[in-house]
Amino acid sequence: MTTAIVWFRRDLRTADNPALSAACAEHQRIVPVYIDAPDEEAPWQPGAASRWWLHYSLLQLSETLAGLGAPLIIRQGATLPTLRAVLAATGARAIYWNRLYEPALTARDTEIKQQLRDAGIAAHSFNGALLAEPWEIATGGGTPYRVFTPFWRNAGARPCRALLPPPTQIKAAARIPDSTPLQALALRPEIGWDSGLRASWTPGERGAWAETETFFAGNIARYRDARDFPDAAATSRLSPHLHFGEIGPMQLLARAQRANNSALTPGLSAAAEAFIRQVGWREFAHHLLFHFPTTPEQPLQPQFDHFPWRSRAEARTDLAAWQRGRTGIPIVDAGMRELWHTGWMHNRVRMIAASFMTKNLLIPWQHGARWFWDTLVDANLANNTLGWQWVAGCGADAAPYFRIFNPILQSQKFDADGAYLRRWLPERGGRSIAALHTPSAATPSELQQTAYPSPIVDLARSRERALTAYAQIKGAS
DNA sequence: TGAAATGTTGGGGCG
DNA sequence: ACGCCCCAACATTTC
Repeated sequence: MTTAIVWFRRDLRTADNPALSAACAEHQRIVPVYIDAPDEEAPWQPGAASRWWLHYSLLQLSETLAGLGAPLIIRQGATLPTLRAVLAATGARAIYWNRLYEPALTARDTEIKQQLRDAGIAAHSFNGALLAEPWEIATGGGTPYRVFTPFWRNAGARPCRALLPPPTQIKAAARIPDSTPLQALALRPEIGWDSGLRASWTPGERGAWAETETFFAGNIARYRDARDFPDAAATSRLSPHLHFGEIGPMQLLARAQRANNSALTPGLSAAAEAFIRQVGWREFAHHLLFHFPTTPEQPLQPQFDHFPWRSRAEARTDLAAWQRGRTGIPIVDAGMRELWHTGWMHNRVRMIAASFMTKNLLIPWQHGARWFWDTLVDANLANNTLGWQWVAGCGADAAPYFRIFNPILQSQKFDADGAYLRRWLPERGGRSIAALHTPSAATPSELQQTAYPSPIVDLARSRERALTAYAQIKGAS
């Protein structure tokens, strides 16, 4: 009887989990392990919202695995010695995991695999997170794609592999090693700011499928037309589930193809394609992060190294106002409050808020990326990096530098009836629709700390300032 | 997955 | 009838 470790990381599911399936196929006894080692992810340790999600996702995974027969072993501390200790305690000689693609983690995992193999341990890694491995997709010239459309023509056309069913039972190790209580990881906040998160989300594999089926039963039909409207609730809400691997892109692709074949849902084909195309952007983001590992900190386009951002000291109070949803620009503040309250922001509003921060406030995009990293339940290094570099205009396939959103026009266009603004800025609820969209000077009675602020920047003049700044680096390299 | 400035067109009022 | 002006409405250009 042989025993193997399955090292869970961000593949917190039992269905279509290649590492788990392979380990179960090749060994009789399984030791599922999760190791909390946030320092090894530096400088991108999971943020507060992300750790909140992780707590509940691990809770459910451990319940599921216990039900199948093998309890999840939770440990804290440096990964390699911890794995060695679990190997020694269980007599396991093999370990299985699904790959991660962040620079710090690929480096760590490569080192761990080498060390374990040198010690005679069979270490196997799998693709559980992407439709295609980043090194499998290249242009005709052999270089990584930098533009989405040709990338997706290539990566999106690959055949779908068969899904792997979840194990029906798992035999635990003869000697079950010690496990740290989940509470000891202190993933949840000490003070109870997480009520909004709890009201908004159900982490875990079951929650992921509930959200998926809700989406495919309803919103996907109007996804293409309605997903841009923040009050329409027409998005899939799957991003955090995807980040933690509670569901994988291959499963979503298969689910979309099944929906396509259903005669009960006319017109779904184009809708399903629009949705899977967004999964494609997630693929593209991971592809770019793998091939350009400095991009979480550095702009992909080198001329942006010399971009005249405002200094930290100059921007300090503006950054704080942006973070707290007190810029005086209604749609921006609504979005930032949605983020703070629910750990999530509608994608259209992410673009508006990010454009405002980088272009109207002229604050380096890295500060926005860091704030999103700490507050989003779907914080994902690849997606976050792509999104911020796209908005700032310094990334791959980025918005051109001169594309500066007018947050008032965006608000009028995408929240015409003001429902999203009313929901997140209740103190402005009494105004007419026109007044709702438009920033205004605070009235004398509004000058208290709690009232809605006057705009912290003039939109027209800051737009000109941004164009001047971008002109400085135009053509430079 | 923009916005603003500038250019063009065509209908209608009017002398 | 005709030219002229005004100005939406739309199209193109520029950032």
